Order: sequence, then C-alpha cells, then structure tokens
Amino acid sequence: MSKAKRLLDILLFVNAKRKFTAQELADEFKISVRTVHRDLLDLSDMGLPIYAEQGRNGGHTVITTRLLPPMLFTEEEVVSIFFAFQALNYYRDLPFDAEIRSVTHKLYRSLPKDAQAKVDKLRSYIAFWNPKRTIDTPLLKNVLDASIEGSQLHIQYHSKKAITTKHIRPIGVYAHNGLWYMPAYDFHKDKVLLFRVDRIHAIISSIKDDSNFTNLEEWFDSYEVTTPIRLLVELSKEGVRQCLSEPNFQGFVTINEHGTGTIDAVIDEGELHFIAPLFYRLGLHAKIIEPEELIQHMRKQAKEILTMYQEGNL
Amino acid sequence: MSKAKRLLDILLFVNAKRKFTAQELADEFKISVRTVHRDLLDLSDMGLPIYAEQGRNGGHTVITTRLLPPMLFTEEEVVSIFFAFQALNYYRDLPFDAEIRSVTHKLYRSLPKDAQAKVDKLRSYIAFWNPKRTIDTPLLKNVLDASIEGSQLHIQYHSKKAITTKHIRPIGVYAHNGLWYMPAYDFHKDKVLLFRVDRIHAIISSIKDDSNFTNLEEWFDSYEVTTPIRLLVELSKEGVRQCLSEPNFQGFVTINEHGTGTIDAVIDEGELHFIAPLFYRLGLHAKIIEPEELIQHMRKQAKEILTMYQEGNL
DNA sequence: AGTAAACATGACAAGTAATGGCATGATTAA
DNA sequence: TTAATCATGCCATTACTTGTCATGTTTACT
Repeated sequence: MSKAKRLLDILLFVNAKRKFTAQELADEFKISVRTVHRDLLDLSDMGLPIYAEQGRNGGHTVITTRLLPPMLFTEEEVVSIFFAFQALNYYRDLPFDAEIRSVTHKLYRSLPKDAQAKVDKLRSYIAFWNPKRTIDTPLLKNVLDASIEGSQLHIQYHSKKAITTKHIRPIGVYAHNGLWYMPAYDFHKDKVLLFRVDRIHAIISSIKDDSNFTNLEEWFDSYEVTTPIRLLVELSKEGVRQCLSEPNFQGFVTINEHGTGTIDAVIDEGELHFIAPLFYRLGLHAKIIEPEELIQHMRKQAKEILTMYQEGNL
Repeated sequence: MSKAKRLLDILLFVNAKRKFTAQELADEFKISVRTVHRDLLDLSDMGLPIYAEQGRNGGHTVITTRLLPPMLFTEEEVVSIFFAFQALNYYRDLPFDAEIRSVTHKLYRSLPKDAQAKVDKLRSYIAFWNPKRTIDTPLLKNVLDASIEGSQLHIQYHSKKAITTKHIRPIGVYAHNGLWYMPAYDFHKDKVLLFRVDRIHAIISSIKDDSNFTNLEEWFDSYEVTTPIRLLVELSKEGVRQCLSEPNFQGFVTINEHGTGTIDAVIDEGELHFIAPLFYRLGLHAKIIEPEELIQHMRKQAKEILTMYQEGNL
C-alpha cells in the first residue's frame, strides 16, 4: 500500500476513533511505531488538528469533528453548491451558519480566478426572493435539535394574548415566507399545533423522549381534511389566469372553451379564512357558488369595509 | 517535490490545459517522458478521466470539465451542504440540477453510516416550504445564461392577452413564491419590465451584446419609488400583530402605549394594488387614512363583492 | 511508402524515500 | 519507582521512483 493511501486510511481511522495510541495504529496498519510517529507528523503538517498527551494513559487525540476523505469536484459542481447557498441567503437565522461560511470560503479559495468571477456573476444574476426578515429566531437550532432528538420541551411562548408556558414535543421546523414554523404536539391540548419559532421566548426544560413519534415529512403527508367542504367557484378568463398561478388551486381549475373556468375542490373548513383574501383580490373575476359560509364571510368583510369607509367619511 | 504533490499539480495542469503531450508535461515538471507516462497511469487509476490519441498530432486529453484540488470537509460542513440542497428541494426547475445530484451522491456515499442517518433525519425534520409548483419552466437555464452573458433576446411571451414577440435584454432571474421571474429591459417599451419565465414560450434569437448593463443586484438596489405616496393606516392591537409579520411593513409600524399602532410609510403608487389585499384581510383591524386612492379602491372592491353576493342571490 | 510525432511498455541501474530497529529522553499516572 | 506513553535521532535495509534506453504501435503528413 502506498504511503499516500495509508495516510488517508489513518486519517479516517483516527477520525473515527478520536483517541488512540501509537501502538494501536502500528498494529492496525502493520507498521512500526516509529513510522506511526512519522505519519502523524505528516498528517499534522497537512493540517489535521491533533495533539498528544504524554505519560501513562496518554495518547493522541484528534480535536475537531470528523473529517471526510478528500473529495474531487468539477467546477460546475462547486458552482452548484454556491447556487444552493445563494438560495439560503435571504434567511436571517440559519442552522449551520458557521459551516456554510467555512465551506464557502474553502470552495471559493480553491476556485481558479475565472471561476471565481463566474460565481460572483451568478450571485449578481440570480436571487431567491424570500422577504428579508428582521425578526430574530435565536432558538431555531435548539428547536431543530429537539425535533431530531425527539425531546419534550417546556417553552415560554408569546401567543396571541400573552406569554404562556407550554409543554410540547416538536415535530420539525419549516421555513415559509421567511419565517420559521414548528408544528408540535401540545400535551395540554392533546393535539398538534403550529408554533412560530421566533415567538418562542425561552426553552425552560428539555427531556429526552425515546418513544416513536411522527416526523415532519409524515406530518406533511398525513395532513388531513377533517371537515371537508366543497369549494365551487366560477372564474372569468382573467380569474383562470390568476388561479393557475395560485399553488393552492392550480390542480383544481378546469378551463372551458371560452377561456373561462371553474374551481371545484374539496378543502378543509379551517382553510376557508385563509383562501378568502384571494377571492377578494379577484373581485368580479371569481364568483363563489359554494360554500355558503365563504360567501357570508365575503359579504360580512365587504360590509365592514364599506362601513369603515363610508362616503364622505374621510 | 514529493510525488504526491507533483501528481496533484499535474492534475490541475492537465485540467486547465485539457489537451497536451507527454513531452510538454515532462518539460513543465522537469521529469522524463517515461515518468510522465507513469504519472498519468497513476492519475488514471485514481479516477481522472483521460484518454490518449495515438499517432502524430496525438496527445492526451482530459474528458471532463475541470476538476478542483481534493477538498477536506468536516462532517458538519457536509451536512450544511445537504441542508442547503434541501432548501432547493421545492423548486421544480433548477439550473445545475444535474450537478446538484452528482454532488449529493458523492457526498452521501462518503459519509459514514451514522452520518448518513443524521442527514436522513435532517431531511425529515426540516423543510423549506415554497409552494410546490407544477408549472414547467424549461427555459430557465437559457434565460439565466442570457442574463449572465448579457445577451439580447427575441422571445415569444404569453402575456395577459395573447402571445406576443418581445425584444428584451434580461437583467437576471429570481425565484419568488415558487415561480421564476425575470426583470428585463424591453427595447420596444424602453423600460424595464418583469416577466414570468414560465410564460416564455420560446427564445427566437439571441444576440451577444457587450455593452455594460445593470445586473440583478443593482436592479434590486436601485429600485426606486417613482411616484411616492404616503400610506397612513391605523391599526388595532391585532392589526399591529399581523403587520409585524408582514415583511413590507414591519419597519414602518409604530406601536403606542395601548398596543394599537399606525403604519406611516412612503410607498410607490404602483404598489397600491399589491398591498390592498392585506387590508382586506385585516378588515376592521386596519383603517386606512391615506391615500384616498386606496380607500376608493377598497370601497369599489367591497361594492363589487356585495353586488355579486346580494342577499338572496345564492 | 516512408518518416516523424505521438503513445505504450518493458528492463535495468542509480538515486531517493520510507521503514524498522534501536537508543535515548521526557512526561505522567499508578 | 515503574510502566506506559510520546518525541526524536541515527542507521542499515528495503521499497519505491526515476531516467535512460530499447522496442512496438498508431497516425498524419509528404
């Protein structure tokens, strides 16, 4: 085995083991202790952060977290990593922030000048526009860790009315529109609720809980319509056009020959208040046929608005 | 110079040069031609995709695009790359799709089993929720390239009324809410318009244009209020709460002692129709004081809604 | 057809690097 | 004090690398 290959193997071995003696390595790789010392010197020169403790029970210890074997990338592949990082650029708080920065530096330095220019250009010509938030989400990483480890948390939460204490088990976190959300099982209310991570004031305690539990993926998939309601809407041509750009509806729009169309979908009652604003915006371009609740909601809202802005009342 | 170092240097050299003869390498690195052949054999064994053409005018050629020097990552750094790719997961069409996949595979394979599990878990517990689109954006990469190269395009565009031909110079592309947008200078209208990339039917022609032009970053920065209007809104306590979560306004909300508040901002007239839906949703929680146009718009929309849903007209 | 430019491969000697063995010293815990 | 451990130097031996030379093959040019 070539020396280079052996050094790599030793690198991996010591990374996995963290602490070891020269004799162990000598046995493992069938080389002399003297050579082990030489190899460790070489690795150290190559940047492996390692230190030795003298004396009985001493040994060598790798400081950092584990390193992976060196990887070869093509230029395009590196650009794709920059591209992905660009997508994260608009989030204020991110887990792995430090790692992203270190990877960025490593990769950027290794690029030839012209490729650096290419990356710079890419950054200037493509963007992922999530509203840039000024809201801090300092507990994001903690909550994510709690989700992955499956811990129960007691948190202080700033809810609609006041700051309350909640006993929850997080399911996961997701970013939506620049904010971080956490669905979590609430032990007191005995159901899954959605929390905003930035509204968590503090984590009071964290208990490891080994029982199996749903994760975010499953929760997304299992999202069920509990009280189904039929939504039936007639659309003008322009209404069709706009609804096709609307992620909630694009699957449910049927277009007839004149270019007008209809939405016919079954949705959950709870979604009603969420979709109402869309139909407000559409105005005459969308006429709701069913459900009656939504029509009444529209009517009520319109009346409120009209009352508030009576003619002459400026 | 050690052999290992020389091999790395040769790797970089041949990647940059693509095609070369053994003699050239021998001269460059001051080694014999025989050794060059041996080194190339080694590199080939190490996976460098290289082939040789026999005969006069023959030589060695590297097949792939350029490779970069091998890089060492810590486990956490690799996880951060997966994390970034996860953020891209919800976009349907992406430039660099193939590269992202190959990087993913390379990295995943190199991870130890337990770290693979960690990545899998991460995927299950964190999500970036952009509405999952079913709209194809096949020309995305072309448009991005055109932006970076600074080309003028003639495109067929599916606009509000019909399919028209446009002569444009793209400024860049950005993703927003799962859709890809392209601001571009329209030569006919002599101003910058915003296009939806999925509505581009075809690129008819592309002309390289070396003149300097604004890029996306500058365009975002230079976004100017052309016809400023003062927006003044009174908010209830709940109105304050909701507006603080609204990226457009969170900087402009002032809260007074009772928890109620006001929005006082200067916005562009063109944004009016865009912000109206928010105030619809807020209903009585927000009362617009200025501008009059917005109030009239609200009133008009409310009247339309009421007319459409007259009592008894179900 | 002949020649020159290239790759491909083998043999061998000379040179260089890596290794193991041994010795010595330093540090630390039992 | 002793045993376990790292640290370093020296040297003979072994293993590897290199250059030179020789021989073949393929291909393009004249």
